[in-house]
Amino acid sequence: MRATSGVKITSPLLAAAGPETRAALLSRASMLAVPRGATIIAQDQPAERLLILLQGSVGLSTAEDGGAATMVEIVAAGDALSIAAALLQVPHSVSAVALAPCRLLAIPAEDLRAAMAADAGLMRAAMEQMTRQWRLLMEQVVDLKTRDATQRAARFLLHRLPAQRGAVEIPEPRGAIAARLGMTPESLSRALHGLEAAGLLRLHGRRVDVPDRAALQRISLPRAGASQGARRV
Amino acid sequence: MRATSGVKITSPLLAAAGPETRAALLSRASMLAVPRGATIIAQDQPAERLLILLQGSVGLSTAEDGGAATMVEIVAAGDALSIAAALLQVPHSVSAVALAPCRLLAIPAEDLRAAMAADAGLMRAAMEQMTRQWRLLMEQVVDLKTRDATQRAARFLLHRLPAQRGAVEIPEPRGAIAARLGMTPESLSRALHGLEAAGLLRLHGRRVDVPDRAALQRISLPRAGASQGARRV
DNA sequence: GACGCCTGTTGATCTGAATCAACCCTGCCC
DNA sequence: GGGCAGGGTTGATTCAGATCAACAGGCGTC
Repeated sequence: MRATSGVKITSPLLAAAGPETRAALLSRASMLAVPRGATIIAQDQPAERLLILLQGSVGLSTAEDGGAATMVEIVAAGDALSIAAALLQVPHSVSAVALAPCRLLAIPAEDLRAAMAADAGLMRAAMEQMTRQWRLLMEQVVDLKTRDATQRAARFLLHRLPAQRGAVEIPEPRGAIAARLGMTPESLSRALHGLEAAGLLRLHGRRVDVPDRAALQRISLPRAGASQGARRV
Repeated sequence: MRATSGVKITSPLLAAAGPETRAALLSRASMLAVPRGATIIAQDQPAERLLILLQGSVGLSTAEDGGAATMVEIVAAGDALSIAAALLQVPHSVSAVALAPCRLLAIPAEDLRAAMAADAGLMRAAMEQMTRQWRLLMEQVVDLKTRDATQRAARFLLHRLPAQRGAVEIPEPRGAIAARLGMTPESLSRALHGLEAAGLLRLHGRRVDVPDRAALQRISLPRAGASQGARRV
């Protein structure tokens, strides 16, 4: 399936819908392209449409009353940005900003809700998507509690690495990645260059070569005697 | 509504169901009581029933392949323990252990799925519950990234504090709380006693008195110039 | 094509929290 | 009632990573 702009639409969510449901959704959907740095979703705004990221990279952050904001997650192409808010008709609980030029598909929230009521597969896919995002967050919490900066950086790259070996393109600015990983840009830089010095990867600007995926994986395992939270209850 | 054992059943999930749905679910549900330390859910086991925590406290932890385990969340009475797994018929992605003596309601997963298909209110409540747990995790990620040990401890207490002021009973062992907060028991102890020394709370074993909730809240705000993740992208 | 800003890197220093270790207290079991 | 074990506290030391600061390279702009 292709949309007007010629970008392939690959989304687990839409793939799960029946053909006619999908067609109905797409017929009323619109495509949008945003440059790096653009705000895609503003926190606390009503969710009028579901956004599916087709291309690019988006950072999710939350600002609390206190004024603290952090990059909570970086979502990759294929994921939906606001399922929960669109489904439940509640305001967005996060802001989303483009960390790279993005293409998104926008589906009116009411269309989505109607389609979901009619199509059980779509409903299930939506719940799977929500569950997946929950699990990612859980993984991040574990990372923050049990792994040091270098291990977190290594794991981030591993997550991005497409096949068993090779190179990754990292389009996001380092500062955004550092924030996602819970460290300063300085620390990320040191971690990355430390891994390079250890021969585990090669840095070429925003491209990273990983000669031996298994070796990197070994590094990213939490130290055996890890303390935090690993202690007996 | 009351169950056989005389424990009041208060759960947003069941409250959202229609009367007849609720009656049907309860008729086939069973009650179980477990002592502190008992394992309630084992990771990777199939989810045959939905567990609703009526009383007590349960710690959720994940063990990865690497062998790292951490307390990811502590769930309070009223919450469901395994909605996603029960709905999607997938194995539990977390383990759950009782941090205090617990009473739980167990509803066969297939009953739940049937009820949900028939009762839109219940379905919505399930999604709200999942969203809520997602948001809690997001909050925890922000905490870990932007707040120091003392602030996290203060916030934990604030979350537990029922009304505007007063005292909280903390039934969980300190080690479990420390793990949930991403610090060692030693650090938690120091944080708590530091707050006590500052006159913000009074420690009496597992009871904590908070004379001035607002003051504690002020402490728990992230420092203005917080760095991690707060930098410009 | 040169300038200037922004992103990323590197170095020096400082600090919050982990680690290691001893000790105390409380509840339990015999 | 006494001893024992485990959870909790306190102290001394160490270390990872934040902070502060300076600088380099790249890219868009004029």
